Amino acid sequence: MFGEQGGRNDLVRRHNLALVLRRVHEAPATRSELTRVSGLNRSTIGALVAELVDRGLVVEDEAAGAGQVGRPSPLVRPSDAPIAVAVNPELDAVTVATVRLGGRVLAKERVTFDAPPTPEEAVRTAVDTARRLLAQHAGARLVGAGVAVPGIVRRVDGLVRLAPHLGWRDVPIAAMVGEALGVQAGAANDAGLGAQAEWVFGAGRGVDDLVYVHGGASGVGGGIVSGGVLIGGATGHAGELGHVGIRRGGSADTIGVRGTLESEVRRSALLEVLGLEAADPDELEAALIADRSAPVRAEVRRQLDALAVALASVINLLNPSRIVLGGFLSALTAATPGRLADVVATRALPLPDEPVDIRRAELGSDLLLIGAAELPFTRLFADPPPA
Amino acid sequence: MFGEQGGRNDLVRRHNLALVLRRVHEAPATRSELTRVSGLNRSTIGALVAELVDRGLVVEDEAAGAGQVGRPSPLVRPSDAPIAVAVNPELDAVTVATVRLGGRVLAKERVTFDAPPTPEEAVRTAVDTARRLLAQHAGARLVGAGVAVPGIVRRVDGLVRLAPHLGWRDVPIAAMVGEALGVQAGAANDAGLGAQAEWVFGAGRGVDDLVYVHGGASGVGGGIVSGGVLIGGATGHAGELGHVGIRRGGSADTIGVRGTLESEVRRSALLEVLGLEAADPDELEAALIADRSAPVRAEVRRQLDALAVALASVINLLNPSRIVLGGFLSALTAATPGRLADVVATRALPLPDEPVDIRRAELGSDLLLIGAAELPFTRLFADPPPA
DNA sequence: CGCAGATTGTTGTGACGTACAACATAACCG
DNA sequence: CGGTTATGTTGTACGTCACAACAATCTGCG
Repeated sequence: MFGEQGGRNDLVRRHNLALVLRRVHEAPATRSELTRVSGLNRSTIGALVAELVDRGLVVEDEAAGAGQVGRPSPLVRPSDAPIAVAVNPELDAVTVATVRLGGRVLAKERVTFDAPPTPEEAVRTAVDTARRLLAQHAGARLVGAGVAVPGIVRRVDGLVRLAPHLGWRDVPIAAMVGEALGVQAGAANDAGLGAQAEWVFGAGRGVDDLVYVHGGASGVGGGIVSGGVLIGGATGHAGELGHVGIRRGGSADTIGVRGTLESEVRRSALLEVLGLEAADPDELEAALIADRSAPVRAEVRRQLDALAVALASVINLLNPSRIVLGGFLSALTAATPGRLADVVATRALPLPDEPVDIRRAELGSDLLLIGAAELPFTRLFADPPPA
Repeated sequence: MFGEQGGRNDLVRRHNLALVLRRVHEAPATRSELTRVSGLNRSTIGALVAELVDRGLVVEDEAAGAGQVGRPSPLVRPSDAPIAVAVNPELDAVTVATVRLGGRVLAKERVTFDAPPTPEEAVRTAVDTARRLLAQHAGARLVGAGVAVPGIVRRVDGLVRLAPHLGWRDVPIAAMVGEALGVQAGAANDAGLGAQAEWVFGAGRGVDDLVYVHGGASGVGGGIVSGGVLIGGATGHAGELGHVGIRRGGSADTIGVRGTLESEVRRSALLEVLGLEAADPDELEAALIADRSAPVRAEVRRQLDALAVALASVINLLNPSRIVLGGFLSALTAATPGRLADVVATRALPLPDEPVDIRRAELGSDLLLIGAAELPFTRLFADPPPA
């Protein structure tokens, strides 16, 4: 419970504060609900909430009791004051947002680039934009920053090992952003953060064993939650679903390996058969549903079958109770409902009950920003500051 | 740290007792070592150890101080009294053992069967043998039982969902063994327990992110440790590495799926090209090294390449720092050293440093029994009994 | 409209577990 | 053989939570 460390009494307090704060972050709750889920005494919950109010992290609304017998229990909501800065550098833009507890995106700004942004450009854009966005809100208290990077990131210190599409290699992006903003910052793989966002606020709510798969323009990635914990791996690179092998031969993926999920399931191939140059997620989905020509349907089936093989491997390996598909993979399943689940079923272990629940992602374009904000928020929970 | 539960003060005590007991179980340690690794105060460690001694779970040896300056610290070792019963039903036999804390197998007996044992036969054999083995040791205190089953087992209640080779389906083996022996019992997949054993006592010592792959006569299985926790999955079926997909087509594996690791990497195929009827692990390895004919080398290479594809998928998905190969997979790598790592390297994400460390299992034929004993021992740590 | 019942917040007391400091013990070292 | 160092031991202090008694506020009923 304290890892390898021995537990001290004050750590219990820290843990319980974090427990309450995280629960309120996931969704507002009454004090009586907090009492029930935590198993703690009413008086203890009262003291914990009072301390969190003192620290400016949560607020209590008097309004609650809807038709309940008994004394009404105040609703505990996250405070509006603590704000995290979320940054998402991409091939052609840097998106910056301010995010409140509860995953509420307050303001968002996308700065476009002609060439991929350098680390320095990304940091400058992040800091300039963040300062402007923060200035709009008087009571705001900056608690940290998080960066969602399309590449391989070491989670412990937020070092970008390799981001092929940005041309970054061994860039300490978290340290750079943190120093420039004067707060602690974290960084992680974008798909992993998407997984975390969908887990906490989206299609993976309340599930302890979840796999999220994201189909982006530059490849396929994902994140794994097992036993209620986001799987990081030895150096924080876990979740690279795009490089799961599914066949011999075939074309090469972004790292030059043949026959992986990412080499077979590609957004560009869908656009090509559809005869489209570019398309946002909704347009792509509409086009896939509208165009029922043989080449399009064949390509969709080919990609769905490839996805199914990879998912079956993941299911047999990790036994998740739910799989969430985001990005263009969501549109892919919409075109031919049921097929994916059917093919997965033929390749997964035949477990009588509880078939894996495959769902589409619920969070839209804010996904990565919400996920990036979870980095500083998680740190906040682990060590709630005095004031 | 207490999961979703709020932490009470007495849970801190339970946690610290478990921490010390588990540490001593993994390897004997002096009190000063326990103080260092736990971060607890000397006086607290003293009290914890004294309580564990009272409960008959550990003993203190006066002997210690080897050339150290200062007052010598007593060595804390697991007591010999607590004993777990380990059971491993197989196709043609039921193996039963008594195991002490520290993973020390005390006595082992293998009862052979002509036909696969029924659940009732397995339980009867387990109980009869266990009682006889226990009677040999006066001071023994039976603390629980664990069953390693070659099949899909739900860990929470030890229900065998499906064990194709035994012909078992939905058999509550843990409850049956527990009731017959009059103690709490657990059950889990054999390969998963092998993973746990290698993690705690074998080639995976001290590593927090580990994948164990076991090649048995009936197929390929495994277990995953991530972040210092054995991954169970939603219903405890995680770790079925044998059913990871590696190619299209090919032959079918034990559950009828084509192109999986288990369908390509088979012990029987090795025996066939070697012209052997049967072979124990050492004989198989010797034969593979001795026979350098073209058909044998081709088959070895074919299987190694298939294994490499599956391992690369697992590496990209889970980012382990070490992979441990057990069963005939260990012999397979011995025949052509280096090749497996080379092929894996071409398919895994190109991370500059820290290449995955692929090792052979260290625990021999006691592997599954040591793993099975971990089930009751883990329960013992979570809730140390009064006396 | 008022009262009974139910549920929850509030407050004060007690129990439990660890940290800390002072002292005791036992090795090594010159 | 005394000084140094590291560790075990003991008694006190502090922090956290559970518990019980009481207060507050809702629903439901006549």
